[in-house]
Amino acid sequence: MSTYHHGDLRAALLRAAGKRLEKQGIAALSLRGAARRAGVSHNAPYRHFADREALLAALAAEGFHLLGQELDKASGREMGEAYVRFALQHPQRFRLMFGGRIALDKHPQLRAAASSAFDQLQAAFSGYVLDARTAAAAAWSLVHGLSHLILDGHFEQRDEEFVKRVLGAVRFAVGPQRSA
Amino acid sequence: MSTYHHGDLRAALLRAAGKRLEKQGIAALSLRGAARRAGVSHNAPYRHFADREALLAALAAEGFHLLGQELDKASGREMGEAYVRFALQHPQRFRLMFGGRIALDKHPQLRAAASSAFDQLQAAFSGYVLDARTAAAAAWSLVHGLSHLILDGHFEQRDEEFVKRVLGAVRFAVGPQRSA
DNA sequence: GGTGCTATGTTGACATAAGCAACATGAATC
DNA sequence: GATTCATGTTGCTTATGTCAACATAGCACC
Repeated sequence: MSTYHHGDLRAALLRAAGKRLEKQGIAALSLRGAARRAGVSHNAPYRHFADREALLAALAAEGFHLLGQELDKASGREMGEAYVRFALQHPQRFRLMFGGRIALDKHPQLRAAASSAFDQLQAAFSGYVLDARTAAAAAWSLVHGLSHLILDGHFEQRDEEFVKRVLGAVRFAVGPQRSA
Repeated sequence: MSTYHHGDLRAALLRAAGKRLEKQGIAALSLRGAARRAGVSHNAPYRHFADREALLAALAAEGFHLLGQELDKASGREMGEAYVRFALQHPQRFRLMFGGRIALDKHPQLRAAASSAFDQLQAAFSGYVLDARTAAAAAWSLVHGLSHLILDGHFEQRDEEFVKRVLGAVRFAVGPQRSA
């Protein structure tokens, strides 16, 4: 019986690492640990991931796809709420995706996955404001910053009502504006 | 001649680590490296920092104080621009401060330093909008998210003009609002 | 001025991890 | 059936965090 070749090691590693990520955080992720949990030798992962960062990048890519799906379900203002909700429900994954640990330039798939999320936001603004691109950038910044600051514990509140209130406190200019 | 006792090792370690942080990023920070650069043995830092995270926390605290000073110089909308400018000028420091690597709960000084920045933002809104706290949270989220997304390379542009345009695309509600 | 306390550094050790090189296995192809 | 290639394994080197035991020196106190 061939226990020598695992069969689907890459997926097994991602599964193991994903679980670990959620429970223990990014710092607890290691290639060797994932290998142990998958029941293979400490160097087997290198056949599937160039280095540790490649594993992290793959996990982040999963996250971007998941986020994209969540955004797809929502529309308009709800999209912003969905973004924050995703961050709060997957804090470690979110940190991995946006923690600056992974160089986007080295992992083009990641950049693509990430910018597709932005595209969805932008589409929501098109035809609604003149400069959809700018408005979308502002909207993304708002929900992204809110997510991060809540995760980092910089606000007392972190319930959905608070999120709605903060997001509701903002209006996006319908056209080019001069600074006040 | 006492070369045995360094004299001001803590400061020397912070200086060495700070330099390293700016040039090489957070991942390149190590207690042993800092010790080497300060010319002491690999375990000397433990007399001044409980563990690696404590060193990071001290560096982050420096960052919060620096940010506070920058915000002090600005006012109103310029405060937002100053926030983003700080992030772009000190990318690694900013990531360290807000990267989720340091548990705020374990380092109360950090939380204090961070919330003082928020207080400054909030003060800028008081008397100007009804719910200053909410408006300030939204403003902080906006500038924070924008900083992060620019740093992570999610926007094509990253010049000051872009920042002004994005920040200028947002209006803060003057009173309690219902979601549209 | 000697004695001991305490803060600060040092040496040595252990565990864990990344990553390289050399080798083993087995499945697919000819 | 022999070969080739992807996939795992073993073993090694280097770097780091962290603990424990020891060294040094400044300082207080008598």
